Amino acid sequence: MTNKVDRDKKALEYFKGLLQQKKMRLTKQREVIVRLFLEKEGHLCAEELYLALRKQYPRLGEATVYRTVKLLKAAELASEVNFTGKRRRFEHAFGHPHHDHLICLGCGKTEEFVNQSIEKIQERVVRQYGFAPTRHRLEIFGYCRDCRTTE
Amino acid sequence: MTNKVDRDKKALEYFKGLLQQKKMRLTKQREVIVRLFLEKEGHLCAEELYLALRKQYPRLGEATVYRTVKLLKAAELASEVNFTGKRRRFEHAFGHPHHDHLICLGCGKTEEFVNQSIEKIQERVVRQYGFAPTRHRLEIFGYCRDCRTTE
DNA sequence: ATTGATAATGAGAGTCATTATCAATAAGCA
DNA sequence: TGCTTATTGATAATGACTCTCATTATCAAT
Repeated sequence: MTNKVDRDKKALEYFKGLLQQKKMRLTKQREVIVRLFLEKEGHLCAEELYLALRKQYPRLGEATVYRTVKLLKAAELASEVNFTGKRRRFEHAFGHPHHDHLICLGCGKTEEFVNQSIEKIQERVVRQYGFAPTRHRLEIFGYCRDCRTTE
Repeated sequence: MTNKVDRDKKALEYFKGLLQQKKMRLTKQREVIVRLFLEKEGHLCAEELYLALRKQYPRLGEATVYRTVKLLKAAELASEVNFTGKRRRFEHAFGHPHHDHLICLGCGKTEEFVNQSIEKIQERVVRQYGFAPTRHRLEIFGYCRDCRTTE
């Protein structure tokens, strides 16, 4: 929270750098999409970004938003989460270390957590199987404190 | 392996019972779909079942297969796995206790594992958050023994 | 500033997996 | 056997992207 602004600025700079390496450009469209994505902390999908930006930038195309979130993922500024099997959602990954999720089936709210013991044990498991891991996801579905009582 | 035939038979009986409760029928189509699904042990999608059955039952409709796998999931004979974000795949769940997955990004092979410590720690985590869990999934992506060396 | 080469955009068409619709058919049972 | 209800198969429709392509924007070198 204290240095969110800084982190977001760095993230944008980093993105710009990656684009330049590939002779790609940080266009106005890309910039506003990325800025909005970084600003919001939730799990956003391309459509939400599109709808939010359309007011101020009526000529922005939806395809551009899809293209840009794909770039963000490739640049590892965003990581994809897909709890529902419907829309692809993305969360801020730059300066946000790995974490797992608790997902409430009542209200849809998600909670992040990390548990070092689980991470450690996973390393043991993959070693047993001769497996070289690149990433993992642990998602626990259920009902949060509020929803378990009221529903 | 030893009692797979028995288990599959029980699964089918169980499914039949659930259908009857809801005044639904175990039609010929449903039966052959379910039998094939139970027989195969992998992660199958509706289309694969459809294509496999089409030879012997050319009049079978694809929609019926989609409808039936949905029923299987509702009956908890099948559990959905979706590693790729593309097709929905289903695995045999009747008499198959919970497990997690190692998924090879090279060859697509999956390995199942269970680790009681991880399960235990998860219980602690959800308790901390006042969360009532219904299910979870832990998926580790990476490269299997064969693929890590050859690719 | 102008040009030329290249990258990116927006609008709309296309794709893919799945779901809905609906007339025809099949089952259960009175 | 007739009547009611469930199910089916064929096909249209949907949702969530993804591609295409003519147009526009950007950069680098005149």
